Amino acid sequence: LTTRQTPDKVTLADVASRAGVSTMTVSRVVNGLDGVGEQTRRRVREAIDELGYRPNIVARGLKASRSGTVGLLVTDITNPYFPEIVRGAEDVAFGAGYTVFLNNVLEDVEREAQALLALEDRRVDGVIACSPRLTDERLQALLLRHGAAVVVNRWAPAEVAGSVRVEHRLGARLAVQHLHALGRRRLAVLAGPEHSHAGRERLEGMAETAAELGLELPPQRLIHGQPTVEGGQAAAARLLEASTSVDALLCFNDVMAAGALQELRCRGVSVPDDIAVVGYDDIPFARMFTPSLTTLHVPTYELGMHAMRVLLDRMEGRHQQVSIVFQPELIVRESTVGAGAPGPRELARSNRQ
Amino acid sequence: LTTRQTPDKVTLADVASRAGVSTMTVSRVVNGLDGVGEQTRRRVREAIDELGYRPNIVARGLKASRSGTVGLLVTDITNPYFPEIVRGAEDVAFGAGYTVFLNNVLEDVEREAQALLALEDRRVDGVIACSPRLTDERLQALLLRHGAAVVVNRWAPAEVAGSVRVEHRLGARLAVQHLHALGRRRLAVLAGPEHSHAGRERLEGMAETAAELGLELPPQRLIHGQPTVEGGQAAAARLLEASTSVDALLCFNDVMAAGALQELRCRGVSVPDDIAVVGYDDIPFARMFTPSLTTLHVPTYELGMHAMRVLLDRMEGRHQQVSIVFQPELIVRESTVGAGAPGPRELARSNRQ
DNA sequence: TTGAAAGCGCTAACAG
DNA sequence: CTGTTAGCGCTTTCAA
Repeated sequence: LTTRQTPDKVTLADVASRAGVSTMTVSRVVNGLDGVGEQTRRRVREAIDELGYRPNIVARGLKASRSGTVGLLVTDITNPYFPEIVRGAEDVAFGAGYTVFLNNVLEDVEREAQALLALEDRRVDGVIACSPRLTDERLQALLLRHGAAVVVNRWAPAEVAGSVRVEHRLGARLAVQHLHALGRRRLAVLAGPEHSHAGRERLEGMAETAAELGLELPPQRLIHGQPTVEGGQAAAARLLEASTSVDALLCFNDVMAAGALQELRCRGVSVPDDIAVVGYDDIPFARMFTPSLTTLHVPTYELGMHAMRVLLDRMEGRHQQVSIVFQPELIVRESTVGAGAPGPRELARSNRQ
Repeated sequence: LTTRQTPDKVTLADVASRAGVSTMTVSRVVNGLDGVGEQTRRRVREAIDELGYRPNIVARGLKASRSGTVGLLVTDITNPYFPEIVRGAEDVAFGAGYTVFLNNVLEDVEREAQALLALEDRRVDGVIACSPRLTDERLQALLLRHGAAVVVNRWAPAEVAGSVRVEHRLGARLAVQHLHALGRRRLAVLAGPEHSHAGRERLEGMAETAAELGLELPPQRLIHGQPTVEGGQAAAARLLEASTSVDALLCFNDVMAAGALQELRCRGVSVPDDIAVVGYDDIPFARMFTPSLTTLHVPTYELGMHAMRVLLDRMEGRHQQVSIVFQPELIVRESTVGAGAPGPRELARSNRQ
């Protein structure tokens, strides 16, 4: 451990001269190709070990015009919804020998666009965009510039990108039906960012179902906010100042629901007695909230895993499997039914990973 | 939006021939260097736009032997402790024009080693390893192969890597002192992975302080487990089967504490009346638990931000600032003091982002 | 079985 | 102001 001399990287040529062969021979050994004598192969192996040679994948990629990398764009890595997607995607990528560039774009469309361009400049072999906020037009133009692309939580034409989605409209429907069955009649919604497509789908599902069941959901009880705890808290505060007669609150996601629960507690509003609260996503901590949160389970790890699989398929020109759709599942907890014994559904669920 | 013809990338040469100049001239325009006439510059600009040219950073890096990328290794991205570090690191990297390779190594030392090698093969300009589990010897050998390195939650010789840490020994001390002040005398510990250095520091701090204050902390009440909700739940179960007289439980991190809280609730043990529970990290959801969790606040965003700053410094050969140390801060919540009105500390804290 | 030459896309260092 | 040459580290192609 002497003072650090920035380790000048050993090259193929270094190994070659050390072993007294040509670079091609070393290349063949490194890549496990045959056409190299046992003698030579051994000598080269020794030289590689002695010098600590590691192939420069960047240079290799320049020649092959593929980089062995993929880009993964998420809107907010601190929202517990995303790390699971990232893990799923990364597991598959790592297993296939790819390395993942992560871009956390902070709900900012400009940064999203910049990130997509930066990834292009890095010549990633493909990109996955999770919950992108760009308009269809801009997004698709940017994705088309990439060799392969997949969008998560959004749809795109098959020529532009694969799509791995959740039927959010159904999720919203399940939530509203549940509230209706519990006798709730006066709904309010903490909606997420205006540019969220998933959010829009959910709103549509809620509105449809509310109309069918004859539930109140007037526009002034629909508040947009940032999809964070603080955003949820602020949105809940605004809502409660405007309307007093709400008996059920649908939230864009669990993180906003967390903020809402806090705000309700601060104001002495009882959940679920006064207001029932439903989240969305089923983040791992949703069942630890006070009260535990009724929500829609989304298979996030699978979302990431399949997104990466579809991407790898598309990178290799296999475009068959173009769109994967998951169904969300209603998880009933205390925030809608109170602190009775948990039902069988919740017990089953609580044993999952 | 016709059928996708994998977009053959436009090169400098393409632009050059289009504009009727040499590649050098285009290169100069692209890089904003002067020595190009206004006329020419304009023609080149037009060609660039018409062709949608974007420079190939990989090729540029091959020449310059720097890639404009850094590697970021985390043990488990689904632990809410890490996304905040990632966000801090990514913000700084993005601002400096670097792109981040994320490697999620799943608490697996072999995968950790593989990832470090894979990053080397990709010729990253530097690496940050968060809470690495490798032995000092292996870790340092691998880090030394990189041009620059930083470790988070761990120490390394200045020649090998910069270090951004938290005084975990102090955190452990604060926790034990707090429990002592509350009259707790019979401690137990849910320790994390055996290979966690942070974990070892915390254990030492607990043991020291417990001894000084005359508190019980016998070895059979120290249970190692995976640093996950499930790990915490399992470890708590094992503990409670063995010992019945515990009145305070110190957990490796908040995620394990979450599992412990669940297990205690299942068994009808009251927190904090029967057993007081303390976590570690202050993940964003710790205050949403039932009961809300007393824990040690660690400035995770800052950890990531400074880690990346130190890394960039080292990449540019500025080695001055070698070690940054943060102090954890005790956050008292219901899991140790019950559901009384929150103290001023907690109120202040609850306003932070 | 082995090697020489050429080139992936870009830029530093020189010409002109 | 603009262009030519050479080469980053590797691999494909062809020759020996």
